[in-house]
Order: sequence, then structure tokens, then C-alpha cells
Amino acid sequence: MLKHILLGFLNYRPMTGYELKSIMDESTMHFWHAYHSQIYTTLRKLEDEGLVTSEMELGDDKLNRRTYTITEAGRADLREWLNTPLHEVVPVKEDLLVRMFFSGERDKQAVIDELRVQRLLHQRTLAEYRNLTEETMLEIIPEDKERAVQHLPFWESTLRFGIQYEELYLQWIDETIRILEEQG
Amino acid sequence: MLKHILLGFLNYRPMTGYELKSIMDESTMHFWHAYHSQIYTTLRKLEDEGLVTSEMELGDDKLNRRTYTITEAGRADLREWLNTPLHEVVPVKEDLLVRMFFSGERDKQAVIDELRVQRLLHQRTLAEYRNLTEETMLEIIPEDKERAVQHLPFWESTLRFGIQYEELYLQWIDETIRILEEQG
DNA sequence: TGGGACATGTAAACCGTTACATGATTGA
DNA sequence: TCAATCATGTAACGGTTTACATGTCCCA
Repeated sequence: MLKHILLGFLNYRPMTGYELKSIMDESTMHFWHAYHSQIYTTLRKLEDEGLVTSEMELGDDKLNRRTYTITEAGRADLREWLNTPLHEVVPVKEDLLVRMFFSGERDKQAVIDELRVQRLLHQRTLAEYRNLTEETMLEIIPEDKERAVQHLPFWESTLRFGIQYEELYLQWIDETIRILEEQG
Repeated sequence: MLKHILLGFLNYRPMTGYELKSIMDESTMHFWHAYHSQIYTTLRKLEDEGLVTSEMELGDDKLNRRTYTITEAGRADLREWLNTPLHEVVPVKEDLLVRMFFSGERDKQAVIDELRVQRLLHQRTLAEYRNLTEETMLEIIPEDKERAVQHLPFWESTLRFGIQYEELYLQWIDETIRILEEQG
């Protein structure tokens, strides 16, 4: 999956690994994240496969920045991936629910405390998502406004999902705490 | 994670790998799934660590059923894991959203078609979740009704999450299709 | 001058998926 | 007798996470 995410971004414009990591931390964190280690190794793999090329910046400073550019083969690979629709539901994995499922013999107050911590964290996450404006998104392609505008509804739809998901999460936590306290 | 799920179920009663797989397919599929291959290898690993013991059923038939039983060390490990609260949000990974994010240059009708296929699949998933009754859950511990009843609110809370998640998913798909169709 | 952001990498371990592989039991 | 279900396993691969490792630039 990361492979296609990187190709997707490089299809907008050439970027460095560091830039890809920063942009993902802002724009895809609500549905996919990756550590820098994986991004750098995956970029090298893409280069081996001829889907991207890279070159070291020859600037006046000694900061080593390697800029990756998508190749025609890379664009073809991305297009082919996009033209192959998902035909299954990718199963959810939710650590907190695993813990809840097996919490029947735990101290009830400890469970409620854990839910409250999660509530705070998810509230923070939701605030971060709500903070993402159109401008944040447009920075992905700063020099091609028209193209960015074309992509905007798609970017926004994923963000809408992220926000609604976090809202659901908070509601679920509240309702669960209420139920646990009531039977208390 | 699977390790603690298996210990969690074996804490209810001894089970075979096959049983664990079937029960997970019914009771945890909305927040965690595993292939039988991983279940069997993880059970062996748990045995190596002394957290479970196993023995082949010595029945009159030649069907090889290996029944796993949790040890005191296993219970301690499970307890310790449950008493270590999650203090971070585990990031979501949603394949369909990755595809949506990069769909700005795709044929719009193809995107809508893909969403409609997902709609059908998620509708089916939701129907399966709604089909899970209290009785389905109580079969996890058929011989210890009182204990099962104690666990029920926790099992139900995870199912409530699963149902609400699928409802959200359907709403999101509908809204997204509507937006895509409106901008023509 | 110290801390934070910028910047890139490697290695090992771990986890999860896919494919391969086999055989018994039960009911239609 | 055939298909579905019961039942268990191994192997290879690939993706992800964690830890280790290094060095620059810029601002307060």
C-alpha cells in the first residue's frame, strides 16, 4: 500500500523522503501512516523497480536531500492500481476493542479510566483533523492550483471520514462509560 | 495482539485451534481477525513460552484435535496485559480511503462504481453484525452462564462499535457518491 | 550553545498473508 | 459418492515496527 501512496504523491510533483513523511503526517494520518524508515526503504525499492528516479540535490549546502521523481512506468503502475477496484472489505483492527472484549473480569473503574484516557486522546485527534483546512491540503500541490482544486473533493471526503470516525469514537466511549457506570 | 486474544479465550475454557478460529470469526471479526495458519503457529509459540499447554484428544476417532489449556503463567500474562492501559491512539489503516485520496484524476463513474460495490459489501457486513445475538455470544462460555452474563456488556460494547462503524461507513459512502454526482 | 527541525539511512525483529499440504467425518 | 465441514500444520514472502546511527541548519 505505501508503495502506491508514495507514487500517488510523486505523481503530483517530485519530493524528498522527508517531505513525503511530513506531508503524510498532515494529510493521510487519518487513514494511513508510515515511519520514515519504511518510506526511505520503499523509495529505494521503487527506484530499483524503475518506478521513480532520484538525485541528490547539488546545492551550496552539505545537507543531503534526495529528490524522487516518478517515471512513466511509475505513472502507469499507479494508474493500473487505481483502475483495479477494491472488491472486498478490508477488516478493521482496533486494539482498544480487543481490550474491551476481554475486560469482563477487570476492575470496572480501571476500565472506565482507560476509556477516559482514550477519550482525551481521540478528542485531541479530532481537534487536529478539524484544524486541517483547504489551505493545508492545497500545500500538497502549491504550484498547480487548478489541479489541486480538482483533487480537493477527494481529499476532503477522506477527511470527512476521519472526522466522523473520531466523532463516533467519542460517542461510543461516552455511551460505554455510561453503561458501565449504570450497572456499577 | 493475537497472543492475548488467544489467551483471553483460553481463559474462558480450553479450546482447539479450530475452535478458536471459528469463535473469532463470529465474535471478534468486527475488530480483529486472524488466519488459521497464524492461530496454529501462535498457539505453539504460547506453548513454548509456557503460557498454555496442549494435548491431543485421545478419543475413539482418528481426528487429530489438539486442545489448548491456559496455565497459571498464561493467566498472569493476560492479567498483566489487561492491567497495562493503552495510552495512545492506534492509527487507522483504511485501504479504500487511500484509493479515494488519489482518485482525483480517475474517471468519476469508475470511482462511484467502486463505492457502490463497497456499499453492498458493507451492507452485508452490517447485516452479519446485526445477526449476532446474545445467544451467539453466550456460546463462547456455554457451561458458565453467570460468568458469560458478567462479560456480556463488554462483548456487546464492541459489537455496538462494529455496528455503528458500518452504519457510518454506509452514510459516508452515500454522501460521497452524492457529492461526486452533484459536481457532475 | 543547545534544542528543535531538517535530513537520511541500516538492521533486526515481529507480524500477518498467501500458498501449499494433508486427511477424517458427516450428511445429502 | 460428493461436497461441506472438521481439523492441523509448514514455508515463503512481504510489510511494518522498533531501535540504532549519523550529521546539518537555524534560531533563541
